[in-house]
Amino acid sequence: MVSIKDIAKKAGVSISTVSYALNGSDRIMKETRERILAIANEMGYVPHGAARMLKKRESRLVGMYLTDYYGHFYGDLLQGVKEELGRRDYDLVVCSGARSRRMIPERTFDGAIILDARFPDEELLQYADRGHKLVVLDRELQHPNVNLVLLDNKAGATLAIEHLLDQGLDRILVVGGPEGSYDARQRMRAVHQAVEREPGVVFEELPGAFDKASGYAAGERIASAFESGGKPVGVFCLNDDMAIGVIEYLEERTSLAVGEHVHLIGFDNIELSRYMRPRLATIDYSMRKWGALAAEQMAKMIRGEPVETERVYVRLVEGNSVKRVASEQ
Amino acid sequence: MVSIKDIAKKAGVSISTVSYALNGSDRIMKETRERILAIANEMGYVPHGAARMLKKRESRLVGMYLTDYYGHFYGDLLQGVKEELGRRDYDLVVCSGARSRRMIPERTFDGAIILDARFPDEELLQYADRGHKLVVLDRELQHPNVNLVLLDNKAGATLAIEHLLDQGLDRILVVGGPEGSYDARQRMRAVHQAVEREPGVVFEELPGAFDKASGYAAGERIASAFESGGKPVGVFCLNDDMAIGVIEYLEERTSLAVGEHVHLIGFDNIELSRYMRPRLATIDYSMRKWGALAAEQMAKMIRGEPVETERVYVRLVEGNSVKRVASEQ
DNA sequence: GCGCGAGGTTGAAACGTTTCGAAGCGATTG
DNA sequence: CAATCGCTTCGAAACGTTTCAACCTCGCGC
Repeated sequence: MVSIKDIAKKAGVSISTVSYALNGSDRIMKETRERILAIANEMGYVPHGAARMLKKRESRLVGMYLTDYYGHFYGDLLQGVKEELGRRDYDLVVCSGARSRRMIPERTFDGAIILDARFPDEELLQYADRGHKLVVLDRELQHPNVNLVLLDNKAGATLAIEHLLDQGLDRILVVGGPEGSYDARQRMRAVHQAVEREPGVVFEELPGAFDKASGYAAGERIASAFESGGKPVGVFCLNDDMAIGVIEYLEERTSLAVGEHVHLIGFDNIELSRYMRPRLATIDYSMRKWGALAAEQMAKMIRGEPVETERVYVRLVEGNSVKRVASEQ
Repeated sequence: MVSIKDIAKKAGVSISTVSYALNGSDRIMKETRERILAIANEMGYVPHGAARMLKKRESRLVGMYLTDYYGHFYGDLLQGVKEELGRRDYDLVVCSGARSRRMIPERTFDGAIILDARFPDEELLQYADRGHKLVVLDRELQHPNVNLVLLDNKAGATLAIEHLLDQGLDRILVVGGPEGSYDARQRMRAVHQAVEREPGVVFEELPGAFDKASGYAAGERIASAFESGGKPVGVFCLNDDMAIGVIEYLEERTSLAVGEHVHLIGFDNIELSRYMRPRLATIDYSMRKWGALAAEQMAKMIRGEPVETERVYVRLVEGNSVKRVASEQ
């Protein structure tokens, strides 16, 4: 591999001259610089990332930590992060899983963005304590080296429940999220608040884990809730994946119709929701914006500028999985 | 940031002793080693990735280059790569876009896996020439530093066409892929071969770009093909995304029924296909396996072992977007 | 003719590791 | 008792950059 030293030798100048030339310093005479650049080019020189990193103490890389590579929404999110970082001459590197967390303390990145409930708080705080810059998307953490971009879960969950209530439903089942999830906790809390405001409503909470399987599993209880009451029930799944699981259960195992016997709304507006028949009602927000905000925060933190927690707003998407319930009289 | 030097000072030993101790060398007396380890731990020492990389000339990182972060199938693919790499103590880093390609010549990775038709051949060959290890998933490239894991596109496309012919269809439209795509080229070639074996079949090729929009656009021509012939037509979309676009067009803009007037088959078996109504017929293969094979090859290349091109096999998934056509007599 | 400043170039240290060769030292051997 | 050995430790070089401080060589003004 050709190094700066080889170029220096070939050009008959010192190593430092080459370095200055390559970095476009104006200390170097124009002709010399151009001669060096030409030689470097001809020899196919590329600076050694690690060496530069070691000396400059920056990598111009930002790591993004996800729970897995499956999420239906990572596409837009990552695109948002990438574009915004690119604008500032940073590159995005996507990681997943506990093993690759080592890259944070090893200073592979100038900062990391976290969207992974499995990443323990204490570990994050430890990194922050050691001076690593973090932007966190899935929890609230107070630390000078941590900044937050959070979803407006409360508004979303409230919208969802109120949408069901508005249709005249008075029996509501909510399928929850996995243990450690901040978003699930927030949404569930808002659900409770919304429901408690309506005294006549019968409310029930079902366990869930943000995946299709747990929606499918909840389907049974939902079906029996309809059977026992004999009138339409409203179901809010804390994310779309579970709502799709519910639909699958009802289609495969019962003769209940979504949008008639069971009124169903999800959260996230993943691509699949648009293709469900009936189209799934859900809570939408801009993944791209979420990502872009995170990237912007990261860039600011690295530059040492002050940053404030940002919020991503949500809106209701109607779908015919939820319809007006005929009045009983 | 605490370095090996700080530990040495605190432990009252030399830098090299600390290094040996940390790396578990048996040159160091057990007690000393444990004392040093304890101190390192207490001080929260983590080796500096770049420094180690500079000296050891390896990063234990493998980069994976994708066209974008959207692909519906990256999930399983990346999971496959990650697991297989993890087993060998490598970490996966996912990149996308031209900017981040710089990391290859900068030696950020011990090797890179490519699935991005936008990555030019010449650039890949240049890197290979400079000694970088590459595993390529989306083209055939001959170079000692490049190895291949390829999809059996030919078998897949042949299966798809024959499935349509088997149903008694004699008018076939094929929606193609984007310009530079190796997979699209291969599939289309196999289509031609399969169709030419059947003299009575009317065949037509439509432009496509592997996205929903181009499927939607092809819908118009497909509808008019049915209108003009008055009998069922078979359509093979070179990937599922486009097939879904076709379904959308037919549903929104015509009264033609998929599986009746238009018989439709895709390629890739993405998750969405399973949820389409009617269920989309398609060509399936194991993404996870594809990824795992790529990772395995990469590991072998890095170890300097000989590697051979691998193939990923495919199978037909029936769906009711394709049905038997009633005989005319 | 001397000092001075500017412009261009260089040497050397530093970043944080790894690792080779050697040194110190007590025990063993001939 | 000297040579040798094995075990543990150490010093120093090396990896490829960046960058500070110093240096040289002009031409200029006095």
